[in-house]
Amino acid sequence: MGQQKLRNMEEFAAVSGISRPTLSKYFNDPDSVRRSTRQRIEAALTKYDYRPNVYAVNQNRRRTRNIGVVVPNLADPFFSEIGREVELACIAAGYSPILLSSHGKPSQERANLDSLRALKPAGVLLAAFGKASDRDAIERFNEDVPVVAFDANIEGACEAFVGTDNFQSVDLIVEYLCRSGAPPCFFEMKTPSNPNANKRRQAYLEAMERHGHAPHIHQVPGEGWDFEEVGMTEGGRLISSGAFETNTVLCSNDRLAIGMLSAAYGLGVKVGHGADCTMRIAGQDDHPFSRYTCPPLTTIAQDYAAIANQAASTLFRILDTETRLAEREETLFEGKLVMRASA
Amino acid sequence: MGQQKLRNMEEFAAVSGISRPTLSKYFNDPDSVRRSTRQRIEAALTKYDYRPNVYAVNQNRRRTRNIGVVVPNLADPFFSEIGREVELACIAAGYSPILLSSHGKPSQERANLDSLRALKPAGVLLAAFGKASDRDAIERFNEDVPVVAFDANIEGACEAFVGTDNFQSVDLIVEYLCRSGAPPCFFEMKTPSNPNANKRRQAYLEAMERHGHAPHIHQVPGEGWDFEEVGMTEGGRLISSGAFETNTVLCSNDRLAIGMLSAAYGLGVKVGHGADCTMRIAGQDDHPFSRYTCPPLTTIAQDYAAIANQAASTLFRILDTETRLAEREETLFEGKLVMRASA
DNA sequence: TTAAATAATTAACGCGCGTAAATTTTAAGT
DNA sequence: ACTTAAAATTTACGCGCGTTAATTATTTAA
Repeated sequence: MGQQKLRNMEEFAAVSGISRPTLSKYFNDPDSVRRSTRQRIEAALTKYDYRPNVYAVNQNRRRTRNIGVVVPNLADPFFSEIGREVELACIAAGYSPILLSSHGKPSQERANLDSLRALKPAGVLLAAFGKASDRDAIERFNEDVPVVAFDANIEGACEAFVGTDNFQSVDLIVEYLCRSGAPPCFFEMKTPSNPNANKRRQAYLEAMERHGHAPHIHQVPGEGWDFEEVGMTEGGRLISSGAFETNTVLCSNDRLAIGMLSAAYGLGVKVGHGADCTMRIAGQDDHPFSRYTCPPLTTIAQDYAAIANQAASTLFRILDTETRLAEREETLFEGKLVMRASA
Repeated sequence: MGQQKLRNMEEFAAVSGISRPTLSKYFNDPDSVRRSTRQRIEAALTKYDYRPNVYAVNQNRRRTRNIGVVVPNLADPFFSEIGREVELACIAAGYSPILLSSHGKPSQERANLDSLRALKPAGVLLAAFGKASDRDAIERFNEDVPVVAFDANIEGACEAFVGTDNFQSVDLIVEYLCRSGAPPCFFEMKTPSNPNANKRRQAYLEAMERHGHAPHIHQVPGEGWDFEEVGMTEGGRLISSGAFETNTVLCSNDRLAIGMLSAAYGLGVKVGHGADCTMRIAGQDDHPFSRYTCPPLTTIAQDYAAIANQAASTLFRILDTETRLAEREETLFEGKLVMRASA
């Protein structure tokens, strides 16, 4: 058993009988030393419990092994899940993820990039706000530290983007809704900052045209991040005023749908595809709570894990080669239809 | 405008005309230098945009100004909200919070404390698992770094605990339920790792006795963190089998209640206090999603902000005085009844 | 104005580790 | 056994900043 705490690598070198430069090599990359030495070091490690000083290490390395992960709002389970997936991918690759939430405020997104700059991360995985983001700040940041965007595309900015194919997934659910009942109206917030929202509206228009139906888009006021609240109040208003042209509503995202379902319930409107139901509501994202709504929400599932892993591995590729991508890459994953009771 | 990037404090000293030790003092505590020098420094700062190297700073300081914040699961909006409050309190006090989630796994809690050790934080704010936590590890950690527990009490461990008064809040909702209808049955998981769950059960028993009713506790199997799932499957089973002795159920927490509400809906059981309702369901915590359930969930709200601020300020007090508390402190905040439609 | 108190400067060391160059040891191949 | 390539060791410097002691400058009080 190792006793007194070892204060530095020097002392660990003394007790382990291995020179400090060799130890330094080992901690930077265990495979860079001969197997026999590696074993001796690891044996000593179990015996003496020494760990290099993080701050001293990072001061001297040209690049740290930190990776910044920035998401718009950790209070949204969608982002906490995808953030988690990204974290896991970083850890698996031997990096230390630093997860930062922008708490729904674009100004915080800038602040987060600023904080990250001080931490000299090797790279950054960024789920940005979109229009509300400070595009210049992101581009400037990307000049110093490679940034891979995920979930929200910042056209042209960042080294790469990984997200969901909104056109494919909207088409998928529109087709399902048309086939199984009335063609859907589209429900969204008037000024969506998220770029996916705009893609989805566009995709809805195209899909409806393709299927030969007239599109009906309902945009409601509402700022900020309280989607459920907007879905409930504004969605409820639309329902009770009979504003929807058909009995089917496709919401721009699940959180709006969750609020709208709550409103429908309060209004005594039965939602679902059963004979006794008067309207259908569908969402997009497969939010973690969507399976527990009343009724459970039919939606399009994004492939969280695939997006997270692809974004991470793209960044690792940049870091490993130490060269920026020859050209910007975009990877889109397909959404999957999740049929539940609401539509 | 300052041009070429300043590489270190030396260079900033040169261009700003202020000696490096004075700059060092300033960055450690702006108030430690004369007002006139402070103004000169700040003028130079706006001009030259220099920031001390985080790693070099932290290597040399005996204590960093980092504060570790550990919560059991960021995917749970309850913890992401209270974690956010704690973060804000740290920032306001000039510390840098480092938020870590244990992702529902007690082993990760240990791992998080381990990671934190490497970051040499000034203090730690810990929302632990409870029984599943590694009590020894926490106590050992607390020897090196002051830890203040919040949300979940680890009896005797840590410098202080800040949480909700479960006895007061359970009594409050039990009284409300009894007064407004049938006395409640109690619904929980069989092996709750969270210490609040045990307190709540105990509080339920006492409250029922105080109000002269026979208690009915229903414990269901289920592991892990998927409370909604357990609430839905097991809660649904109990409802459909008519296992509840009264028409009113008090759930150990909101997430169980959310699942149970979903199950009730699926079973066609109308929940609420209306004339056409057959059962009432209540929860505890005022989960962010509870206002959007069908029907909206009657529950007990914890005072997130008060708990977070009290926990943080207790820690700051320890850090400022550089002395551990003479004796362990416990602060409990009262819960508030949130009456919605479900009970 | 002067003495005393306060603040800033200069000079220098140390923190723990990365890293490079020169040297010695070890392992592999003949 | 001997040659060679590979790996480890020794020695030494530098990173950017905290910090201290001795000195000088500035402010405040008298």
